[in-house]
Amino acid sequence: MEASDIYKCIADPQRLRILNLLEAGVLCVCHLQELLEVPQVKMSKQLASMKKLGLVESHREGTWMLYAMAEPINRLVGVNLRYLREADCTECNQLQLDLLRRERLILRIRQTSNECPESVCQQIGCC
Amino acid sequence: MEASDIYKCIADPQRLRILNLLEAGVLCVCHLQELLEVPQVKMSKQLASMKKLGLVESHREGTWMLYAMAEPINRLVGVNLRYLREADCTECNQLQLDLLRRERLILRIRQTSNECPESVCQQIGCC
DNA sequence: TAATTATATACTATTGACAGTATATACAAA
DNA sequence: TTTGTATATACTGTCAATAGTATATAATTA
Repeated sequence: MEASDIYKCIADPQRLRILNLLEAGVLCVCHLQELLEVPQVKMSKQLASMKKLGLVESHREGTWMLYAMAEPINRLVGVNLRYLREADCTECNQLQLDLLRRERLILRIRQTSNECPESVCQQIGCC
Repeated sequence: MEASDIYKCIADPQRLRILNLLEAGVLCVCHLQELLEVPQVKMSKQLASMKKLGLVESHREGTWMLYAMAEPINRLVGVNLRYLREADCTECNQLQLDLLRRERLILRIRQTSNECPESVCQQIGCC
């Protein structure tokens, strides 16, 4: 996996946001959709491309697909996420905002029964 | 200038190599061409695109165009160059190699009279 | 078994980046 | 003023990435 492949990947703001969110913890496709407000098909394709690159992993829980950062996390991705989270630009602020929205989402899931199966909840950390 | 513009730029290995070289010091177009072994038109277009982005600057010395990193150097570019120069991948090794080739080029210019005008030499650091 | 939910894939059209060729410009030297 | 050198731009064709629509698959529930 070359550096240029990584850069092509994170050159798409939406893919960068996905990596930023997954670095904070596991999420299922539908919650990623909700957080980023993108159509299902687009999210699915972007996740597939990053899985192909080896940046993320997925596993099924019932009808749900949980996505997580592939371990060990790609160092170049890590370096850039760390930098961008601290930096000040439109995209950088969005990354910080996304992490806050993720917190709120998890709180909501915790309060809403049957929003996701229990095994999923454990991994997401909502229960 | 958004992060995604920077990533799109450095997602091209050749543009990354150019930035890597310019970060080490001023170079003229023809020497960049020689170091990277690319046709003139390609080099010229890539430099133009990076100038448009605000990453590099140029000024004319006679028939020569000297390119340099725009000051202050873009921080995201800096972070990535610093990381890649230390890392171990095909592209990273190339960056290190390029810097060595640059040293040798400058030595050669120093020994060859009239390879470039004196004012250029001063900036490149070859005399 | 049929219906529903969550997700993935196939297909198509469009767009943007890039390479290559040709030509233009800017300056220097004769 | 012509010639040469260094560099930039215009133009064109090609290819890869993307979005959107439709459909398929996989698991769950009724």
